Amino acid sequence: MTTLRDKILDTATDLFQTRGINSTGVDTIVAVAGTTKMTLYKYFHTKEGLILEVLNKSQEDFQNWLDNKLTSNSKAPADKIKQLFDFIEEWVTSPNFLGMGFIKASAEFPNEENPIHQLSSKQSREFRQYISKLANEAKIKDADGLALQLSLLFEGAVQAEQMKRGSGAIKYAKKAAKLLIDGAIKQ
Amino acid sequence: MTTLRDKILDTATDLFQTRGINSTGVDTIVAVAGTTKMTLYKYFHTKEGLILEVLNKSQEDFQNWLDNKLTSNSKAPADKIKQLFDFIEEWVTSPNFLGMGFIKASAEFPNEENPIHQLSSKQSREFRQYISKLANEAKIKDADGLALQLSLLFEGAVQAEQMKRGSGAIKYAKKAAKLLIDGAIKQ
DNA sequence: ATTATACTATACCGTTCTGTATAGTATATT
DNA sequence: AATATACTATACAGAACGGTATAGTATAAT
Repeated sequence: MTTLRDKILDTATDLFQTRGINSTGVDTIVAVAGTTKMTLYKYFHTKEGLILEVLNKSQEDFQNWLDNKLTSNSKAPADKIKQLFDFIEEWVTSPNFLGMGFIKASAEFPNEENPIHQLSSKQSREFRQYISKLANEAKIKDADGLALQLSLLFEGAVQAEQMKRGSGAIKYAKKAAKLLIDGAIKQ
Repeated sequence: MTTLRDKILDTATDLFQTRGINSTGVDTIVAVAGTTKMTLYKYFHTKEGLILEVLNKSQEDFQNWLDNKLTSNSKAPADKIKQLFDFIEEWVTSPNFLGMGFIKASAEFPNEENPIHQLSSKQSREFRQYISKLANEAKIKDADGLALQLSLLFEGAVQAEQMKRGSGAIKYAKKAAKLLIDGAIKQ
């Protein structure tokens, strides 16, 4: 059973991704979610609070999905980082893919003082650290350096896919990632 | 002598980058530019028209700057593509850097039917084609493939820098680019 | 002297925005 | 029967939004 709170959260997530955050009013959110503003403001005290929760849940869902994929498919630590972009490709090419929350949010709120921008920045950093952990476990020397490069390829590919669905950019990101990973392992 | 039209264009460019496009009202633009709405609407018939002109001019300026740098510093075609990320680094780390227009615009207008999104997408494609031309002149076999990979690194690095100024991501993008270029030349 | 051009100043229109106030209903618990 | 919980319905406040209408000024060209 999904609570009304979850329904609002899911609706907002979808509308923010498809129409933009600033372009989506709370009136639209409650209309699509089939509830009223009173209920929305009971659970989320401000629109900013709702945005922050949407971002947190989206990132949590993505990270959990990816981590489950990696831990259930790979045995050796070195395999995990090699398979990383296979699952990223699966995610990006899925029909459900609507983009990466923190990438869009940081563009809509460019001021570094803004709480939404700060959360986006933090999520980007945490994802990079997650890749770094994978690289470390695979005994790669410059794990942080490789993780940064892979995250650039990742964010670039997501950006490309947000601009034009079915761009095929992820295929080339994968190739580049393989080259970078192989290069880092040999060192 | 700068006309009032240019003043409005420059002001809008700056405000869009620092505060976001949807978050910047026309009242703010004219107040900062030191003029009135009547004048703004004389030159730009709608806010959307102004946004499109801002994007076009920003991209033109960037492309011209980069092309001048490349043609005045490099003799051989193969040197051009190798120096590409040196100048991108110079651009990204400059104190004037406020981000890439089309990256932010595509995030604020995620709908692919939207004229602003379409222009952003076109500019991204044209920049990739520019890199592809450089790769072709350098006699690289899979010029399009390399260009796509380099553009992913570029957009990823710009994204990283937009999220956190002074991230240093461009240094690692440069290293990765070098590896990809060397790999593509050997083939 | 007249006319065109460029611009200012200000008030306004209709809409949409976030957020709240007020009143009422339906359901389950005690 | 009384009470708490969850929710709906609607109306509104106050500000900001994009865009326009009206009236007036300053300058230069004819």
